[in-house]
Amino acid sequence: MASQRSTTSQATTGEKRGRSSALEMGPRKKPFVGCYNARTSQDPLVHHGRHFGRSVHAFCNVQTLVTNGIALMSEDIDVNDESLTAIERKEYGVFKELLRMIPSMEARLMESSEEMVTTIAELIQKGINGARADDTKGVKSAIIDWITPKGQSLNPHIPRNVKSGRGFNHGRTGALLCPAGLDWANMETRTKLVNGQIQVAGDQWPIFLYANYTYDAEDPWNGLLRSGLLVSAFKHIFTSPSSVDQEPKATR
DNA sequence: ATCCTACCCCGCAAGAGGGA
DNA sequence: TCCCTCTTGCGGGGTAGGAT
Repeated sequence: MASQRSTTSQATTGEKRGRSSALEMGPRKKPFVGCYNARTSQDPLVHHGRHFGRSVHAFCNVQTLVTNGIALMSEDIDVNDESLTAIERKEYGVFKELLRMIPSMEARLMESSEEMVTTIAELIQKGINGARADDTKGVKSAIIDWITPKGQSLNPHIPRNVKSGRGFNHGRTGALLCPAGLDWANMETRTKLVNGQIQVAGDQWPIFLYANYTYDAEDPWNGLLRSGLLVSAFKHIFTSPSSVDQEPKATR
């Protein structure tokens, strides 16, 4: 099939080769087509996509990932090839992981028409997007239980199915979302976060990511990504919602 | 057989972004 | 400014695995 390596004019991470990056979500082109069975069951690729999105990469553009991956593979380029940039190597590794996860995927891709490859990518993308939507929907409600101190209640009350009133608009969620290094107890800081005078950049970790919600300015890695809240979210998604605070009721 | 739970999909609405 | 496309969030509901 035709390679996107020499045809695209997008210049992002694959600028040197004229490729766009699969790890940044771009607009999709077409609606889904070619479902396995529209009424009763999904193409297994959708199911694989759900797992891929949850366990490998939640926000990639599968169409670009697959197109770039096929191009590299057909040129017999190794995933550690020094001609690739770090981001290209990472992206290629994600592609290889996709091949590893789905039985016969490599052979299927290599013998498929360009149109078929597009369909395959769309089915996987559908699974990724669907799983993410389901997970965020589930966590949105459950997280109220996780952030409510044992034996107490939130004041003011936060409805389980409403997101407005959360964020910096609520004392509890604001304290958890406050960037590490800032003091939520400081009223001036709090006011600036609420009214947007302090813009939180994407590389500023919120305090809820840290173990015991404690940030060590001397050692910013200390306790990062080890909070109980993250463990709850992980269990909610990867084992089952009921496994968060008890023995799982269902064993499916 | 029935129930509980988790998985998954569908249709709709809202919002963002791009092009005319 | 309007229109179109696309993405995301959401509510609702069907399906299936496992326990009872």
